[in-house]
Amino acid sequence: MALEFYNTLTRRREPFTPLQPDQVKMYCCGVTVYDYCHLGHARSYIVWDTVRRYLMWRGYDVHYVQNFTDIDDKILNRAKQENSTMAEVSNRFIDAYFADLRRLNVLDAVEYPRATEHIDAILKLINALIEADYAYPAGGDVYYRVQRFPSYGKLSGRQLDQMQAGASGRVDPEDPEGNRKQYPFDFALWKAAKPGEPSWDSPWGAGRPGWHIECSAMIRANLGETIDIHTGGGDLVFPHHENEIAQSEAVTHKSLANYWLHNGMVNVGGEKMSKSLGNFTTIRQLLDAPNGPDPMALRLFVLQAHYRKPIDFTAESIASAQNSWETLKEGLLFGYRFGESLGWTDTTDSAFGKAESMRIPADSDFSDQRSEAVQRFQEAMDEDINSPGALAVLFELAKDLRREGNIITHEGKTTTNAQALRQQWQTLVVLAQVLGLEAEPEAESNDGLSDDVIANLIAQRRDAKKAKDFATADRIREELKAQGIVLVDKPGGVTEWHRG
RNA sequence: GGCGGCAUAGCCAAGUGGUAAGGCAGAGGUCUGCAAAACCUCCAUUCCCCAGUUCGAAUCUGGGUGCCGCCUCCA
Repeated sequence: MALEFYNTLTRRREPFTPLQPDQVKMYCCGVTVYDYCHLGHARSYIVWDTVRRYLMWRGYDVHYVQNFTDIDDKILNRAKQENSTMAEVSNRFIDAYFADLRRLNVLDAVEYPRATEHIDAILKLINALIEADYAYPAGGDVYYRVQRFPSYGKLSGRQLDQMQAGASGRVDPEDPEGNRKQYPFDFALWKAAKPGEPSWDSPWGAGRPGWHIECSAMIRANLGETIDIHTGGGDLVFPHHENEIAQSEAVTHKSLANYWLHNGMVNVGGEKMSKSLGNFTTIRQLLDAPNGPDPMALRLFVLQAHYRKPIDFTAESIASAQNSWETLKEGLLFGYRFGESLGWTDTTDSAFGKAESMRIPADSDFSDQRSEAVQRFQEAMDEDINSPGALAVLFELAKDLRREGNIITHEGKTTTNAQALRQQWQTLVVLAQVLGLEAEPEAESNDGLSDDVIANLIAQRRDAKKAKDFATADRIREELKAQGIVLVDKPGGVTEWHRG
């Protein structure tokens, strides 16, 4: 079986072959840190984290790099508004980025290069572009000459003569930048500093880098001239990634990235969630709202759609994802709740339930029954990360385990083989972790009602039932339920209970 | 005007030639004082429309319709 990715560059699905057999160089375009991350960002980073995790499970050593854009007009504006500094604003939102994305179980990148820390590399690259005549200084700025780069437009599939300058409606005709450009689609590599703005010295005067150049410079510095996978939101294809290619390849004469992967947008009411439309919900707003979803439910919401398709964010879809997560979680917690009663001997080991301790290698021989699920999972993920298909496998495992757990809860035992259940549970835990879905076993809470109190209340309820005082009986059930105690009436007037 | 994408049940969503995965929601049954929980069962003759290719099409071709993204803020 071969892993395939849909490559924006070729507009085809292609088998994945890294530059070096066991290693993957992966770069993900990160955020401009002037505000909290919204659900669009969440989707993007969850998706690329999942690709990374899958590659790791497939046996690759993944060198995953993601940048922070910490120089930008928006950061400057925010700093001005708050009477603060650019560095203070960007550091604050970088901290927020980590806080939010770690909640979603997004793994930390190997490196997080920042534009402000790579000014030398940026200046060097701009110099090389000027020397090769791909760029020209103009009034303190430096612009890239797009017409000089023959394959400009190859990623986004457009041709310069067919593009409509200003079609996005965002270009300010009064902006003097337009007059300094030799051609409307030339873009800034270096911007002259306005008075009072943070700036760096350069051969063209004090200024700061343009948006696109940092990625070219930092990829080269951190990963080399050619990388395996470059990812980002679909809205970055043009101009950002197109410009990265133009900047890098003009100098290196080598392909910047072999595989370009782009994720679909998060929509609200059919429209893209974005800062400019003001229709965004931040990650923390959603998760911290009263009755907000579990972070894992948000992750599930994202992974239940294929990464390239748009997804609509609605209260209903989040609620549905939350319920789905409850189902999956019950399967994931099966071993913690029932392992002991099934006679598993290692439930108190520190490694118990940790996916690392029960690795199932990809490309197993798929001979035993457990491997059928692994195989289907891998087949789905191999096809351009078909996470919805992979989740179907997890749900089948989880629902099965949930049923077994309920049988144990209600009957006290199950007829299913304990080792078979063990394998099924392991499979679920391991595969779920490949998708970044993990459930923490609840800590034994001592602050609830004691067993004695519960037994006493159950006895009271039994007496009330005998006296046909059902109002009292139901009130006791409700009170216990409010404490997280669920009562199960058995034939013969026996009442059992369990937490949760 | 250009480039690209999408359209599958009440909702979400897989499925690129062989007879519709999965999730959410829902229905019936068993059980029950009623309920809850649990367990069992059911839930698209059909994939936006029309025409064509084929033994066979949700999947391929042509033509429509609708929606979305990008065309120098953007994940």
